[in-house]
Amino acid sequence: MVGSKQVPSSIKNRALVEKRRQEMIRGAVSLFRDKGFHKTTTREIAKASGFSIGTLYEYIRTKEDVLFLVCDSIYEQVNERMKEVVDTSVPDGAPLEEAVRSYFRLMDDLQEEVIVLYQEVKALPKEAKDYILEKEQEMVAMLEELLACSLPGASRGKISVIANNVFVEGQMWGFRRWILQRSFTLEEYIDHQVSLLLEGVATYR
Amino acid sequence: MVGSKQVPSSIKNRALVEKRRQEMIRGAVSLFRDKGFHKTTTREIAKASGFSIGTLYEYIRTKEDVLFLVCDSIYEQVNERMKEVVDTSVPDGAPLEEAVRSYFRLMDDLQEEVIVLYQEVKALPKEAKDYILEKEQEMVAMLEELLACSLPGASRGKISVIANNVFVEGQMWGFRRWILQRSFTLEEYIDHQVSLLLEGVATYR
Amino acid sequence: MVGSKQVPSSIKNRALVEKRRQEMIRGAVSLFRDKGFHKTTTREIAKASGFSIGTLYEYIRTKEDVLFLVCDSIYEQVNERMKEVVDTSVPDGAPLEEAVRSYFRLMDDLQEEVIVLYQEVKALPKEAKDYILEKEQEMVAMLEELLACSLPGASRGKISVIANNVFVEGQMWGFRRWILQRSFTLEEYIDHQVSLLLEGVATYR
Amino acid sequence: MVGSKQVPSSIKNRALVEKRRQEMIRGAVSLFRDKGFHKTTTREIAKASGFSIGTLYEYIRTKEDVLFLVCDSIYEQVNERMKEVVDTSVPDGAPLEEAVRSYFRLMDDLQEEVIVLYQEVKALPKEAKDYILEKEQEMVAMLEELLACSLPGASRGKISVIANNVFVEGQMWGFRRWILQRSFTLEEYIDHQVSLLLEGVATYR
DNA sequence: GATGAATGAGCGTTCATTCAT
DNA sequence: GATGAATGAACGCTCATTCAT
Repeated sequence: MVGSKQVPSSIKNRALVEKRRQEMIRGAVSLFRDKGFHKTTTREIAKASGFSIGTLYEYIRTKEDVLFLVCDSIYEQVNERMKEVVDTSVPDGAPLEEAVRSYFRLMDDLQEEVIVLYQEVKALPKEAKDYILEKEQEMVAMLEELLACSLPGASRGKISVIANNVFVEGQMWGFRRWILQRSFTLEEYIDHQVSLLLEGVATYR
Repeated sequence: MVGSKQVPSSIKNRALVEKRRQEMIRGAVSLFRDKGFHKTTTREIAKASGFSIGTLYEYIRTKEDVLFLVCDSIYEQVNERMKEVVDTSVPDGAPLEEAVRSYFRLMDDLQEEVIVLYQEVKALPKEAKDYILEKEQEMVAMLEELLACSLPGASRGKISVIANNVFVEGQMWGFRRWILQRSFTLEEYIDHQVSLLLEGVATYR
Repeated sequence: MVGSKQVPSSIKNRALVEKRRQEMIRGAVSLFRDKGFHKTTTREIAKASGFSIGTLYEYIRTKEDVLFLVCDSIYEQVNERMKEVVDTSVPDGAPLEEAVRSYFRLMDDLQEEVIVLYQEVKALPKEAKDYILEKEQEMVAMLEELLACSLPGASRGKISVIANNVFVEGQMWGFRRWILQRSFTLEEYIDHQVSLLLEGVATYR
Repeated sequence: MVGSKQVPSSIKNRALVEKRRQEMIRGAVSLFRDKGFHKTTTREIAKASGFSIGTLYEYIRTKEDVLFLVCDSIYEQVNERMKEVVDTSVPDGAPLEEAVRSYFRLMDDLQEEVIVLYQEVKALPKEAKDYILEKEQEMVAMLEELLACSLPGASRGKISVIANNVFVEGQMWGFRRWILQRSFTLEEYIDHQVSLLLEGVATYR
């Protein structure tokens, strides 16, 4: 149930709230990606969601609530799918490499959403922002756990930097798509990143 | 002369235009970093710049012009200082490592500006955005050139990915400061990144 | 049957209409006194009345109907109780003084309602307002009748002014309570008003 | 300078602020009297004041500020003119009667304003309301002072009740005009009230 | 060249009312 | 008879921009 704790609705039927919010999120994501949060009007969100402005406000309190719902939902998706990736990797002792490849493919899949997250989280009110950043930290923590298993010799600090690098390189495929996706297919990009992660530039010196 | 081509002014005295725009940029950068472009009003920009709203509009046409001027000026600074870094590295055959370290320190130094760039470029109108992204490409190209010299064995594709990685890792120190700068000093961060760049995780497996 | 003539309901069962409207009035009076008619929403009225917004609208046509019902009911109460006062005074030839004292006590008792009346009647649509003001006139007329009996020497004009004075002084105990009720008990206030009514300031000159 | 302390304006020119606010007050008073504060829109206020909605908001912060300005200005007028009345009465030892007559005439003169005051003060936000009620108290205090001089034999309590009576009877001429002004000329009304004040109903028993 | 008062399109939000279930 | 989700007109307010002085 997306954001039900943080964003109260005046509609009583919980299932309906869930349904309408999904519609709202779907509508809002494209708008936010295309025009950004600030240039998107609430009327546009309502229209894209398939209901009237009045109805929109039965399910949220403020425009920022829509942004929160969108961000929350994206992280929920990303976290869930990352959990699958990590869970099939860690116990199997499956190699680091495969997990990282899965993560990059996931970021490709959720590209649109990740871009929104990247560009608009900062527009959230303080408290909501903290909540979302906490969720982001969970994701980085998952990567750290994965790395810690595969790289027993690495310090916590090193692990942390690597996790942040991988995290951002995954997102980079989306937010720098205008340059990266012009030059590489997804698999080429992943091959490059994995080789750099494993060996650095040592091979080319 | 900042943005003089792209942003006409109704004032004839070029030196004055330059001076006023510098004041405007200085004022706007902090505002944009703190509240974002959209939540900053033109009156606030005028006030922070030390002149009236009427005067502000003698030196720009639209609010977006201010953003453009700010972004342009930041890239100008970054490019100029990167040029120094690269120029003292490439001809000397100075090692890759030192150049990269210099770049990271530069990103630390211009943190505030880089964050603005990162968060607000997307708010620029299409044409202006393209112009700015072009300048960004110049920067990445400088990194590529540097890397190409030091890593003669690497393919153009690999070079490009590495350049983008380094470019973003430098900015990451700023835009993920709430996590990175809590855990590392700048030099620790740089040490980690340089070691990962050179050797990857090979050492820890 | 409150306002049944003026305010049609879509519900057939008259007893039920009566019951629901009583609930509605009880709920609305406090709301109107605390926040005023305009700042009270129909949803709040429905909630305070113990039924849903849909049900509320089965018993009224517009929000103003609620105000009318409230005002009508208050006058009904006031008139009824004033009738008792007057009826026990006039035939008995009971002294003016006692009747006036009873009236003041009544105004104290119905304070909350009188305040609402005082502040919100003007928000009624023209026709409803006229209807209510007519009822108010009945009350003043009762006072006039009472006064006429006790003051045979007074002209109609004088009687009318006195009636209006007494009428408003009674309400004043409620609508200027923040000053009067801080300085006087009800009985002190009544004593003062009665002595002034009977002798004016003649005694103190 | 009306309400300059309580209601900030973004316009710097103080004289202009004063001028525009006078225009605004003049426009708003009729509107408020005719339709009430809540049914008057800010656009109507702007139009009645002779400027645009944007300009209106250069001189106030919220719609309630207009109401405050209106109430404040009315009390200012009333207080000032009452001061004249009292000042020419008290030192001269001029008789109570004449002062009261002057007060009634003043209330007739400022009828429109007094009605607004009477009906809309309650819509003011708490703090502003307290401020205005304080000013009202000053007025009542003036009446008390006047009465105390003329009625040395009366207790403080009695004086206070008389002052409140006279105060409200003066306003009553306005807010019950639909009945009183149909039956009496102003001077008739005053004659009745003065005689009642001085002698009560003693004469008619 | 500088100023700041004026403008009004457009935004986020509310809430009385309706009507399908 | 009762419910509550849906509607959209209308509100208060903001702010980029203009232009007379």
